[in-house]
Amino acid sequence: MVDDKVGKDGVSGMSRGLRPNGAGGTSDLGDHLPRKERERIMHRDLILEAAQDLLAVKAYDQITVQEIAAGSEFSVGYIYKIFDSKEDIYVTLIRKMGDEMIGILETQVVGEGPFEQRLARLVLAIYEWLDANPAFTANHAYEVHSLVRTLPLLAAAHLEREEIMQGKIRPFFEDGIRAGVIEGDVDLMTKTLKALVWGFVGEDLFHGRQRSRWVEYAPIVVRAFMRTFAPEGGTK
Amino acid sequence: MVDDKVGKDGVSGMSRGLRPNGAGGTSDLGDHLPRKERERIMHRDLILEAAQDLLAVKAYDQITVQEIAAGSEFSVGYIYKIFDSKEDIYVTLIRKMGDEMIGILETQVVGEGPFEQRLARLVLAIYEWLDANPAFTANHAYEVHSLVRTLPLLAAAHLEREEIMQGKIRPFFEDGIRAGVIEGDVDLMTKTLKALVWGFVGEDLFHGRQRSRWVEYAPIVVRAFMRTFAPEGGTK
Amino acid sequence: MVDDKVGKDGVSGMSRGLRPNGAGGTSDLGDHLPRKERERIMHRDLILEAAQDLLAVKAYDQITVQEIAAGSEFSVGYIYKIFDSKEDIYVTLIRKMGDEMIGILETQVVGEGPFEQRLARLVLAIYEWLDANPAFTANHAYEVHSLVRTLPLLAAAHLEREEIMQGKIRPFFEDGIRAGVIEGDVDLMTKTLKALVWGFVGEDLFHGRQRSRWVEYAPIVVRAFMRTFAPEGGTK
Amino acid sequence: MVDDKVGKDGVSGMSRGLRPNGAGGTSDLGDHLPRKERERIMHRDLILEAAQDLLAVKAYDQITVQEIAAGSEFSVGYIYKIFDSKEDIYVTLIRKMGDEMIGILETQVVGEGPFEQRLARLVLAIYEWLDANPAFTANHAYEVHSLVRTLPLLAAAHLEREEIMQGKIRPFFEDGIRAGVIEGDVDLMTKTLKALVWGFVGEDLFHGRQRSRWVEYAPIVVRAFMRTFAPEGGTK
DNA sequence: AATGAATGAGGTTTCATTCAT
DNA sequence: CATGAATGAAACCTCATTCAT
Repeated sequence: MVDDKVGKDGVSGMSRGLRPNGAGGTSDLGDHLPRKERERIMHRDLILEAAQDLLAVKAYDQITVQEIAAGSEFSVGYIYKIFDSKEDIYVTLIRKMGDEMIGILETQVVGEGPFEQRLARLVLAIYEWLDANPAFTANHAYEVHSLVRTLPLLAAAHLEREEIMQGKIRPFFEDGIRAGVIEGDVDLMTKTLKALVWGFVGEDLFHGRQRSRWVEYAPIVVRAFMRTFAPEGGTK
Repeated sequence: MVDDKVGKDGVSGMSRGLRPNGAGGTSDLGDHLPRKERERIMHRDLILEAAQDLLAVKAYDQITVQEIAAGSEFSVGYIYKIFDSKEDIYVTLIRKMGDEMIGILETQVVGEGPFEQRLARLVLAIYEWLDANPAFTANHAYEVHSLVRTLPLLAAAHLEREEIMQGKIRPFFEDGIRAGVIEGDVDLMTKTLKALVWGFVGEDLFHGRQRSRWVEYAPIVVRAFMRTFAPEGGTK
Repeated sequence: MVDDKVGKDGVSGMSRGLRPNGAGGTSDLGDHLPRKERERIMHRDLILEAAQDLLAVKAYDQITVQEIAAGSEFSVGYIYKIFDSKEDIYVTLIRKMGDEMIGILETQVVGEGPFEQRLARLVLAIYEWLDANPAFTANHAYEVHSLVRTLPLLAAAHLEREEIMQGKIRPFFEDGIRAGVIEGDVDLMTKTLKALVWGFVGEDLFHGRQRSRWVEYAPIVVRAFMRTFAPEGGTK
Repeated sequence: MVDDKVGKDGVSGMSRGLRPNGAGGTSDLGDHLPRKERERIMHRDLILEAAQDLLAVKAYDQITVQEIAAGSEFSVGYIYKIFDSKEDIYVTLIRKMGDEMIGILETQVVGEGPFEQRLARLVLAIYEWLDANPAFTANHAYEVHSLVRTLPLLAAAHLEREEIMQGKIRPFFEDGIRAGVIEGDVDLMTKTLKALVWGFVGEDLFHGRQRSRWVEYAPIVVRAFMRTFAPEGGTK
């Protein structure tokens, strides 16, 4: 039904790639930088990775910069050479992950085929990426929204990405409406989709069972969405 | 359509009442305690309230006991006479709010009438209560789940209440299945309902616009739920 | 050899009596006080007793007034009605015990018989009293001297009693010199006797074996003292 | 009479040397450590020294880490980088001083010559060392034994050293017995010697007169000891 | 470039003391 | 007379950040 290959290789791969060689993320657009610069970016990514691994386990405020230093095998001083502050590390991480997610939207939303199929592809791609980045997902599902209230830089970065994503998804829903397979307010659709996608993530995280892959929720999300916004006297 | 009175008076009122006179919460069962005891409970509630107001604005780790003291107009020392630790304050708060929410479930779920109507009543009651307790809602929507990983007492208290709630809602869904208006896995239904209810809360919190009341999302949640689990060859 | 009865009943009994009825100590000279006054003294002694029991187990600074209150079954407030401060409790205790010890000296030192016999009686009486008051002994052996440096009231009270004791024992040693059974500097004799008596107490306290009664060290102390100060060409 | 040089240069010098250049203590075995490491040890010793100076003046519980920081001219945070806790500072100090004292025993006890001469040398060396470390002596004479009851790490460290010292001194006394110049129970001898040595220290500390050097008590201690344990029908 | 020693403000918690009842 | 709720200064300890090497 859905072209898995595209989702996996085209998108999730970016993050999986992050671990071994740090080539992933937003940083690898325009590759031919001076070696020094490339190394710096590699180091930055290793630090982000260490931070992310810690965020999978404890809250932002409970993580110390010394722990991030230990995890990344760099010194505290070097971390402060690359990042302005602890908040900056976190913001950079959120920004990076947000960009990856935007990448997914861009790739999936422009696809061909009937609306429901495209939606299914999109949801699947998102869940695959979330599954591939459990550390980030675990934290993001909850804590970003809490921290946003006191970390202004984080708030700005997060809001910016949220708006980009809404901008991408809006025309997609309008396609669906034009095709007559869904109807209703586009804003509400966005909210509903987000609520569904993250709602399932949260649930499973909390109960911490030997994590069933979130991908399994993809069909139910698609179904719930399609039915909720199905036209009243639906042709279906 | 929905019986507002029941929701408001029977349940939500408890918390709203807390603010002015401290008579609310789980503590007002059995009123004729010695005066000292009653005062202590009043003070406890005032402290909890101060904590809650702060949680509406910042994360748990960014709140200091000094601030709670200032907010409640008690001294730091007195707070430690009443609570064992900062964590204890938070746990008590979560426990108290959890109990209120369980109260809503108990009241709403046993009602009369067709399943969809009862569901509508339940969702409405929940949103009304959340609307009445924005400070708690703002925090709970996100941070509890994050903190649960490092505060063991919180984890225990939260899990306990989650399980009670699931125990209450399960027979309710089974009623709906028996009546033939929904079909599917009961666990999945629980997850889906939670995802929807909290999903909308989170969204609006984050964008912090002059808060549209969450109650407005009640119909869309009910609709999404009913359609998602509508029987395949539904009579509807 | 030594008249045990005198030592026990005449002196140690004061402290042992303290426990059940609080009639002991320095306070019972002049008995026919108004009832209120007598009660107050009884209460004071109960508080001192609680303090002493705690001092047997932890250092002065590690004991809280609330613990003393709990131990004596009075309220914190009442303790502050009777004593000016935590230091005052301690000072009063030291004063009381010091007075009891002075009482022993007074009683023993004036006795009849050859010098060595009187010394033996004295040492035995002291050890019996220490044995009867292990809580005080345990603490006094070490901590008083440490606290004296920062608690000026304590320093004054302690020094005062030390001087009284030296005043009592001096003529006793002079008797011995006059009788020709010891020779040397009286000050040095005082120091040596004190060093011996308390030295053994300290040792056994620290090693905390199922406390052999200190009384057992009496003969060795007497022997050490007599031999140390025996006249060079001794007739003995 | 007694070989001062050995005592002074071989042992006491270590501590006296500590003050000016930090080269003293247990730390200077094996000098060619990396510079960072050497600095750390120097700093550690400076902190210990500051702690010791404070202990000469007030009780352990009345000393704050801030004061130690001020005294050593390091920050509080740095102190906690080097020591685990306030207790750890104290324990390290006791351990260090205990090791120095053991060093004295080792050096003195193995000497040549008749028993009484060796004893005199030992006592003199100890008093010289105590005289050279008045801050430590002032505290150790009393407070260690009190704190041992509530600081478990201290108790362990102290007991360990006490046992080592007993192990060293025992064969020394056995030598004396074999030579026929003393007789009696070796345990009692150990206790008596300790009581005498520390008894004089305590006395003088308390009265705080313009400190007569403790060394002056060495002859009287030796004399008291020898006479106390002299064989009954002594050849002497 | 990279380190990690060093800082000190600030957090949680304790406890001697007061005072209204 | 007696209580114990209430206070707040101060203790121990942590950690984001800096800077000399």
